[in-house]
Amino acid sequence: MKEKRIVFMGTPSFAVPALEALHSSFTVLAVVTQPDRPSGRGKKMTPPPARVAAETLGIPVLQPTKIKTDDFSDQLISLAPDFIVTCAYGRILPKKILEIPTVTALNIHASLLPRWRGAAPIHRAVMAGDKESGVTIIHMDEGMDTGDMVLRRAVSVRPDDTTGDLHDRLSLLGGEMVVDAVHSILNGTAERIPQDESEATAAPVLQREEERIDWCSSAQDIHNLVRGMNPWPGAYTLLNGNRLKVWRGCPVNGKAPSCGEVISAEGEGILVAAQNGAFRITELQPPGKKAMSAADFLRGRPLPAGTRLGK
RNA sequence: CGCGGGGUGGAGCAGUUGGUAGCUCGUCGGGCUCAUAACCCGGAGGUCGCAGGUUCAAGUCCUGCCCCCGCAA
Repeated sequence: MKEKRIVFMGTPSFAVPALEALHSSFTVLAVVTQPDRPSGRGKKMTPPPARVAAETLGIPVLQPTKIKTDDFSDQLISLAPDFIVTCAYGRILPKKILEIPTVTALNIHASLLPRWRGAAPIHRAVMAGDKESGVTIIHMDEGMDTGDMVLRRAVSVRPDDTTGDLHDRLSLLGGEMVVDAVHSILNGTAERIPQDESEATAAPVLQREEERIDWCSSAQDIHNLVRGMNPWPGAYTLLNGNRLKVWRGCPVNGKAPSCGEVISAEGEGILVAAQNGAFRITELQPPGKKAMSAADFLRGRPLPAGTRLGK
């Protein structure tokens, strides 16, 4: 099996376990990843995690700016791969590239397809309060996460799981699954199940506006948003016009005077009225400061009951 | 050189127009109480990020450096 030739295409940290797993079982000819981009404070050029991992493993790296070029196709063709495996690469591959591998082109997707097709499946699952998530390995076609399914495994999402928690679990799961998927295809035991289009939902990239907490939504929805935005990009509300990130909390039953109003602010957290019940903020972060517990925050900045959050 | 906030006793914050530091919590000791995360009394604990400079005197002004963080990407 070690002689099977694979071209891996992926970009963020989510793709790294899959790359490592494939590398240990097969021959990864090259890793294709997005170009280094200016990012972070100071706009420093930063290499994507997949590139860093590839270099550590001693695998050649390709970072094409544009994928639909003869130049890039020719490079792939000359590598003569049996498989192309993508995992959060960041681009839809054209048919011309999908036809290059002698066996097939697979994609590792962090959801139970056909639910949550698209760029932000994990965020969307947590934000929607899904009780179950998972990873699906599909044969790629020209659509966005629409190909036939080879392997699909579910994991349960715990009530307090954050996007980060789920991300880490699914990332590892994807690594295990992709190796199994390749093996099953090679030995002819693989299934090939079309997706049920009627069940499909989209997981579009997050919009800035979605990060803001709407205190007039339900306490559970607020909780889902806070979990879903943790650890990135972070849900926030406003306190006297200042942005306040809300990292953690929990929904609480009870009556809601006026949504967005601070009911109480004591040691255990900041209780804020929601549409039904309330949400207790337990971990937050003022701009320019590190994340801290609600107790620490209150020690330096008392918050009188009746204060309105969100403006 | 993308914009901006900040580094003060263990934690979170204050600190006026420069004159050797204060609050809340925690901590230690004692007391009250059936009891307590409650209350009372008392104590310990700070090179005010680092290095220079101005000054009679700097946390508080100037310069350089290090570190942390928010926005934006």
